[in-house]
Amino acid sequence: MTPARTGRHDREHIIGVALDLLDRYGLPDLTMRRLAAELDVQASALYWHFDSKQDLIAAVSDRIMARIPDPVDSAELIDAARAVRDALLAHRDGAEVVMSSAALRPGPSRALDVLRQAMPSHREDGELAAAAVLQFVLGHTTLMQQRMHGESYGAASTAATLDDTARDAAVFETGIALISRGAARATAGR
Amino acid sequence: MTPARTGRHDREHIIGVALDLLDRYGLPDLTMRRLAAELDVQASALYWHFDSKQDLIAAVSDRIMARIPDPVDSAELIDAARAVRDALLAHRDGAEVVMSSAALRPGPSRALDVLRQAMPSHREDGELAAAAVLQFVLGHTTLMQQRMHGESYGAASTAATLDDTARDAAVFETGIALISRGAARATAGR
DNA sequence: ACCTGAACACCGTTCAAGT
DNA sequence: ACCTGAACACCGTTCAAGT
Repeated sequence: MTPARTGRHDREHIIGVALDLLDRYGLPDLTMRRLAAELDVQASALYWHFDSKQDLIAAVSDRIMARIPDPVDSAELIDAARAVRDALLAHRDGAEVVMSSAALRPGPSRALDVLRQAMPSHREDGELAAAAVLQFVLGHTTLMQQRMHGESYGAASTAATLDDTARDAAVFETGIALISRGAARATAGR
Repeated sequence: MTPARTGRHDREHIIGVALDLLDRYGLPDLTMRRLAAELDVQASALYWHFDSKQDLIAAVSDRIMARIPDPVDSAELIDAARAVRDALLAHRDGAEVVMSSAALRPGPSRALDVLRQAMPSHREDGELAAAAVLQFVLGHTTLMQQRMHGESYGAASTAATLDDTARDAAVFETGIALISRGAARATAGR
């Protein structure tokens, strides 16, 4: 709103424009040169704000994850898992962005926090189980979004696309249901 | 062994060299130009054998998955999951290769077959559960290999690396254990 | 059938220099 | 403090032409 007095762009603004470009053109077309052009700036200018493209993508990843809503107290594991998935689905190629910078991050801690809080009452391996759920959600969503991207120039019919979407949802529910049952059983004892 | 009489290279041979390059330099450095140089050929020559780089990577992906051993009859779900993971870990960036071409494949059917066979006696949603397990394994392994790659130029100590490896194994076991328990419970009836 | 050579339209990144 | 301009060392892909 209030234009910055010093310089034309700051990190936060650039991240927002990058996210917009991501949604419009996808990760393969989110290049430093295109982003610079969108900002009416030379590509080299971006390197004053970010160390590298990896650094920029990691910042975009953090922004995507930051949007995960705080869980309500009574939240089940499946609610938390859906919240993470929805944050990834909110942006084109969101899962791939998060995955590609997960190496630099100590683990996308926002997502892990939310999942941990939803684990059945403090089972001792909640940390490990939360990481496993996150890995499932990331794998699931990456595959989904990869297919969405591929469909653009495929021969897939609209009917097939609808089937795929329904199947994706079923696979997600099945996966989380299995994990939840396993977790409940382990907690209930025996 | 017997050198081909016609032409210098065929698809199968090129895929092998690509896999070798993958192991030595990683996916980001597996370029058409480097692969061509390794084959003592111009980059454009590769386009007689493959439609595109995507096509080549998909073929490499198939080769990686083909190495999953046939499951023994008494195989548990965790055995099948380990077999898939090990096939991915057998090559640098293996999981990312498989993920990136999963959109073009009808689903990496070799991995799905093996997982399906290991599902508890024909539960009706075995198909969905197998897909869920595959997505977990892919997410897990991609994250692992991403971190391995990042460590090359990180400040991570060897001790930290050992800890990470142990933690990765624990997360994998926890994830599969949860899913197995959930599947067993659902099958046993309640 | 299989490959070369040259070109096209791009990349990420660095760095001196400007304001 | 923030950005330009030019350069470096690359990419994937196409296509006429060679053998």
